[in-house]
Amino acid sequence: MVQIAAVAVSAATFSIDKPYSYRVPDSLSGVVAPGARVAVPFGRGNRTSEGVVLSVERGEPERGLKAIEAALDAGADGSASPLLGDEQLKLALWMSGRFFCTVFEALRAMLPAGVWYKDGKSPRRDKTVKIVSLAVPPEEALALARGRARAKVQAAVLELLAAEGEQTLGDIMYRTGASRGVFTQLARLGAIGISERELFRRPAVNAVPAETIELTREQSGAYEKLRAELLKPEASAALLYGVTGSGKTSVYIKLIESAIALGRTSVVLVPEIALTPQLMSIFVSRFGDDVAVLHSSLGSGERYDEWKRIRGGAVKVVIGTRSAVFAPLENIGLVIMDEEQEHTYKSEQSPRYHARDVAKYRCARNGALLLLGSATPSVESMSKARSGTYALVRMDVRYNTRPLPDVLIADMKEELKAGNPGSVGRVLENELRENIARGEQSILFLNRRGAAHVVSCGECGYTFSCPNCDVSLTHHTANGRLMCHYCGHSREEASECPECGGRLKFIGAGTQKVEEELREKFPETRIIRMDADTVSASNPHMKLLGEFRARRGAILLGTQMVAKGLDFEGVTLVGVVFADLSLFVNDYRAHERTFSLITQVVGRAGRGELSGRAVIQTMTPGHEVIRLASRQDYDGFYEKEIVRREVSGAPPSRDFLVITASGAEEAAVLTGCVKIRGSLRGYLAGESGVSVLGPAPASIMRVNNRYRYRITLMCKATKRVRETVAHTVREFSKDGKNRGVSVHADIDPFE
DNA sequence: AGCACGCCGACT
DNA sequence: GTCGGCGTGCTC
Repeated sequence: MVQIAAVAVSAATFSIDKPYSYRVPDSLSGVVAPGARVAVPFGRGNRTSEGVVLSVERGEPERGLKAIEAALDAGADGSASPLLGDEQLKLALWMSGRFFCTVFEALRAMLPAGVWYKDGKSPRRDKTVKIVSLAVPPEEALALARGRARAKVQAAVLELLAAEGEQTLGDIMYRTGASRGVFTQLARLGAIGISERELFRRPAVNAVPAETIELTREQSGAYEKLRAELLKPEASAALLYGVTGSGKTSVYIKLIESAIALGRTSVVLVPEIALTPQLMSIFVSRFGDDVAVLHSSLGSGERYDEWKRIRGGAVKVVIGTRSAVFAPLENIGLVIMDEEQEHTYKSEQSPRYHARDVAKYRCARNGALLLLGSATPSVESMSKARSGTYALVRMDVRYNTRPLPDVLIADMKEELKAGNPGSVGRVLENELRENIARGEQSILFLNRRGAAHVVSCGECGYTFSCPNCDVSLTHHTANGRLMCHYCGHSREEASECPECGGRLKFIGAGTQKVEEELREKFPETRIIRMDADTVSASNPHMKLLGEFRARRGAILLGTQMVAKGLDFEGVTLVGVVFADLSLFVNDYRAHERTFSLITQVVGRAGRGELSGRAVIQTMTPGHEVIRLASRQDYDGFYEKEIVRREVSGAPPSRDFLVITASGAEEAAVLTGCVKIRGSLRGYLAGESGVSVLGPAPASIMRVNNRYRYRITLMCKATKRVRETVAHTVREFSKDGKNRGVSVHADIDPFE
């Protein structure tokens, strides 16, 4: 008799994923247990692959059974408790059936990034950054650069280093367009040195004094209803629909305290840590060491320590982003998802899970309450709340009953007619001028980054596009290069059209472009731009916000990250620069997203003593979504939108199961799609309410020289339908004729 | 996906 | 004669 372990193997792809049996060598019999990470040989070449033990049984030794090579988490004494628990193993099995992923992919999502081995090396427990510096005096470097006129990129790197001193590798690559090989070459020449520096530790969360929370009458009504749900022994779900400023956070805190009093743990999910600094401070100061924070800018060592602290049972509350839904807490009583409509809760890489679904699973197993909170709930959740599947709890009163801002809808078509092609119209300009004169602050919101969407020739219409992807290159002022946001390709800025020599012009406007326009209009005013390009580890958003807070009359211009969670007493004007940008994209959630964004931005104005104004710039001033959002009329929006969804067959009335095929040969990808469509239609023939659409090109058809097409299956995602889709994908990938075309499936993806 | 095995053409 | 091209099948 020997021990035989069933292992989920990393190297197994979706089409061949199943538990693989391995013999447990005697030397490892003490440490190989369910949940343990192991190294196993896999495939003809017996390449070492990672795996997680799912179960261990005693049995007769079969011939040809390979043996586990090593246990990966054994401590110095040779013993180790498995990294993953029983609940997590079961969850991974469930996820593989639900999200078309392998069991191993699901398990990987549950562990902090730091524990994963790369190329057999031990995990890196510290976040580091590569620093490049000159190994020779600057003059010598410059001489070397001149001497190597043919190696233009190398020369550019040397000149940059000579002029500005040491830089991070990432920054140099961004500014010069150099690739890894350039640095290897320069290091070999002895011109530069590359060292690693530890990156900034977790920025201390601002502790705010923990005040006693006095709930308003409406808040305590909501709290009592939700507490009743929490006390139920069986699992339940509730939607807390509270308008901006109604004080959902206070209700969350009271509920968590109730859960703690019951001896149970809580998880609080937020869309993005950077967007919710205030919420974070409140939780950290209130729950102290009982709270663990999981977020992406933690060094991997810190993240691992935090994770171990949770698993060790020392933590009562976990707060974090999407993956915190996997926190290894015991006895969960409450899971809160703040801003539950946010798309960041849906993973767009395998495992393609939605945190809401995982939260539901965990709540069901623990008899816990799932609380979804939002000022603009997703149509899916509101529909469940109205039908009684979720308890619906409303909070309609803005805290301190501050009035809604006056909303001005600015017609940008009129601006164009009047000969103003810019992105700041006259209405917004006048309001800004007034605010500056009064020393009051303004926030402008723009949902796009980069300097200009497209650089094109004013004479022949030529546009610069990426050679590998079907997208235009975007001009970045910061490094003076044209860049592809999909594959990272970049090229130098051109001074004239490469086709006809004509003059180039910038079309569209990102934050950088709007910033320039504002500087021209208001040269004396401090303008603070906050987007993915200006916010970095060395320049955290808190620093920019602090600067904004301190400056009278300043303008804060930013993307998504200025839209939510920031309370500024002095802000009396908010502007949405291009309200239509997210409205006319090809996604069934476009209206919902636009409504939510505008509503949030409008809710930013007039949070202090002063009353506020909001300016919404739009090409379609009559559009229903714009009108409803300007009035913050969520109920009106929901009534319209749910009908639209039903008519078009979009969720929640049906689900979209999207199968994406990609490959280097477009024709092969297309034939592949047709085959998949044929199989699905065959399997689901006779089912009512099922339609199979496509092949349709993905929104960006070619990325990194791979063509992408998709088949969309519209129907209720029942177990049978999911199994059919999984079967179809597996059969397709197994068929040798389809080599070169890879496929994956996803439910209700965000595009 | 990644790797070995096998069956064919070009070259020492 | 053999080195290496890539089509084919399998992964405990």
